[in-house]
Amino acid sequence: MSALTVLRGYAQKSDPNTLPLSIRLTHTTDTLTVFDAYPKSIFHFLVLPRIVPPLTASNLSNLRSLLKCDKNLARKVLEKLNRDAQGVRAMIEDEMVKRYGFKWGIWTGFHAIPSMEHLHLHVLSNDLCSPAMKKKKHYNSFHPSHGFFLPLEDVLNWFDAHESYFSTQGTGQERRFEENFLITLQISRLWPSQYDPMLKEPLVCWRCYKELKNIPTLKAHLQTEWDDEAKREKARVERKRKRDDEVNAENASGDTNRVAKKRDTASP
DNA sequence: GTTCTAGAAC
DNA sequence: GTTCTAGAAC
Repeated sequence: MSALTVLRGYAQKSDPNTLPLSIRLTHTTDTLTVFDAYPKSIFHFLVLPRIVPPLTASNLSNLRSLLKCDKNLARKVLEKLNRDAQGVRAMIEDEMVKRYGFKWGIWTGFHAIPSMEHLHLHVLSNDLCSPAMKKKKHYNSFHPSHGFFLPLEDVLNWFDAHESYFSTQGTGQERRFEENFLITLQISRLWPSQYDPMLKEPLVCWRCYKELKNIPTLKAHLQTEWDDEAKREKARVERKRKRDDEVNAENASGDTNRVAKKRDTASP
């Protein structure tokens, strides 16, 4: 199987349990979550819709092909991906705490122009620190302000028709048109010419907007950004632990004192 | 999607 | 001379 169609092969499996655990994280009746083979962050998974009737491989080829399906069918697929991505994020957060002692951001979204066949939802931690992050287009494809990365939440919002003259006053036909308007608009925009230039943007840190000259300096910068966050967050966790310890100690040993104090203040 | 590598950039 | 990128090939 070619590297470009490997995901479709996974999504076609009638029994995902036959996939090794080096590839598969979890699955449900609707989705299958795999480890990204070339993770661009410390945590990076792909949530795939499984190919089960009435869905076909060509419906699920990419976001464009899915949006061309029946609107409600497409929305259901995205909502199932959303539901199962929540579970994946919870697993990532558990692992963050276990391995690193703190939690940090997780992004959930699609590439506007994917390079592999079969719709895949990226769920990745926002450190962007990984040996597989090697090229400008890798970085820019996840940059939250370039627009190439489409957060799932935004895509789901495309389904909510906006208020307008037509949706409130129009005929039935006009209303149906209006309901599909945003989706149709997005399908028309999901072409490479719209998105390819975003991958060629200069290398700008998504946190502090500093521009970096090349990939090696960007990677070093991202590493210090994440190291700084780790330091801050671990200190925060430690402060909270101390506060909790103090409260616990007070509750365990100081109850009588507090009761006594309370009595003191209550009755003059 | 990655690997390989020529030639640009330093 | 070495580092880095970008395009062809897979």
